Amino acid sequence: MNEQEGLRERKKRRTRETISEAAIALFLEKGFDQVPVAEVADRAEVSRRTLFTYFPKKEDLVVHRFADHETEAGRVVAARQDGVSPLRALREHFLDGLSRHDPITGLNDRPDILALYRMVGGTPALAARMQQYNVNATQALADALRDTAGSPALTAELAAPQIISVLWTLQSTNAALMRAGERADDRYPHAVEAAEHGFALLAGGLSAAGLGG
Amino acid sequence: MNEQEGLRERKKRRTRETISEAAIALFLEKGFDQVPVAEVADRAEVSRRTLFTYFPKKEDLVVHRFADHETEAGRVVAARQDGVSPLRALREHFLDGLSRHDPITGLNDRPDILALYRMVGGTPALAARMQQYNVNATQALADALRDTAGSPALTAELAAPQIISVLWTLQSTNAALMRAGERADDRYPHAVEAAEHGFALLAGGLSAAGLGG
DNA sequence: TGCAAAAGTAGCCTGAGTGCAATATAGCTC
DNA sequence: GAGCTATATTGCACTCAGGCTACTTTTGCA
Repeated sequence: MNEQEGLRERKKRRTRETISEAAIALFLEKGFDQVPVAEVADRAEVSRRTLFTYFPKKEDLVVHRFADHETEAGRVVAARQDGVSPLRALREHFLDGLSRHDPITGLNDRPDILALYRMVGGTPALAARMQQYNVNATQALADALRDTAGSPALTAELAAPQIISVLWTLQSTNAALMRAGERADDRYPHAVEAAEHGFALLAGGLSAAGLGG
Repeated sequence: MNEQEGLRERKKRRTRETISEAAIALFLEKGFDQVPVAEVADRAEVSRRTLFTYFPKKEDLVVHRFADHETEAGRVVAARQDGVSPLRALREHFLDGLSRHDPITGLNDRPDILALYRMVGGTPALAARMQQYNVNATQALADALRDTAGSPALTAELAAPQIISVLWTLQSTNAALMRAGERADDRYPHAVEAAEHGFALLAGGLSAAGLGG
């Protein structure tokens, strides 16, 4: 075996990339539902059968691009500095993402990113598939809260979905506004405000917002 | 038109019922993925095409049974007594459901309900489809919070997913334990404890649980 | 009884996804 | 460097979900 990665691995990675790029390009051009996987396979110069070994479902051709971010919240919590609370770490991470207009925050109006937002938001099958992303993100965060923040299991299981659902709401709201034609720079201050509000609700509870007791 | 509901309406409802019952029976018997819709249509004595006019997706044959509950949280908030906070209304409603072993709480071990839990939990397509349920439930609750509880729009949009995600966690945790063979009566006290904990986190915030600041 | 609208049917078609059996290639061994 | 093995890739045939269109039946109303 080579030092790091054999030819086999490299080739697989490259094939995967090729298929993915062909898919995204075609989907953006004609729309997800208008492009059969056979056409993607043709463009990528692989067989239909091979395409399915890399991406078991058609939706995966798109959503695998978000796969890296599935465990992001969990990693942020696990990697936080000593003395920094999970919520603070997540809040700072998200605000930092906003300031960088990181596409994952939904606050990005670059044409290619915008087109991706539109495609995902406008295709029920893709939007539905993105929900699965949340399930995995929740699991990863719950693990991190339990293992590295010392939360009791029950607390971790209950807190994680709350946090992920707020993050999701923030990012999907931002993305919806971008899709509607807002400029990221114009929206930035409101997005920050929304994020602060969301984290304040998480930290301080809904009673303080007049909803509970 | 008749006083309430014409023959046409009644017949449609009955047809819908017949199809649904045939579907559930067959799915429980052989498994969701092992039964083609054509077989369901045969059993229900309708054409395949008619089946699809009632249930546009195969998954709908199962999950439509939960459709009534999609807006339940929203309705509970909208219909609460004067002076009762949204969270209190939801908490009492859920605890009441637990005490009645309402299937929607996940705390029910009747064989037929259990089989349904197992089928949904064990079939990826159905589990994924149930996530959509959460999206709709969140929307309904956000509307209720905004319109009947006077929450600012942003607060409602952020609070609703938090609440729904906790309810979902509670119910799916209960259902998972039932699937694993626990008895509903034995689990009841723990389920109540988990629910109280979940609502306490919602009301008091995650800071109080040592996660934030 | 007759008619318009709605419900159901029949059959055809596209496309996702699977199973299998055959072929090709990377990387190891002697 | 020839051969072996495990893994990648392929082609083909098949099942099934779901949609389209044109045709028939039934209902509600006149």
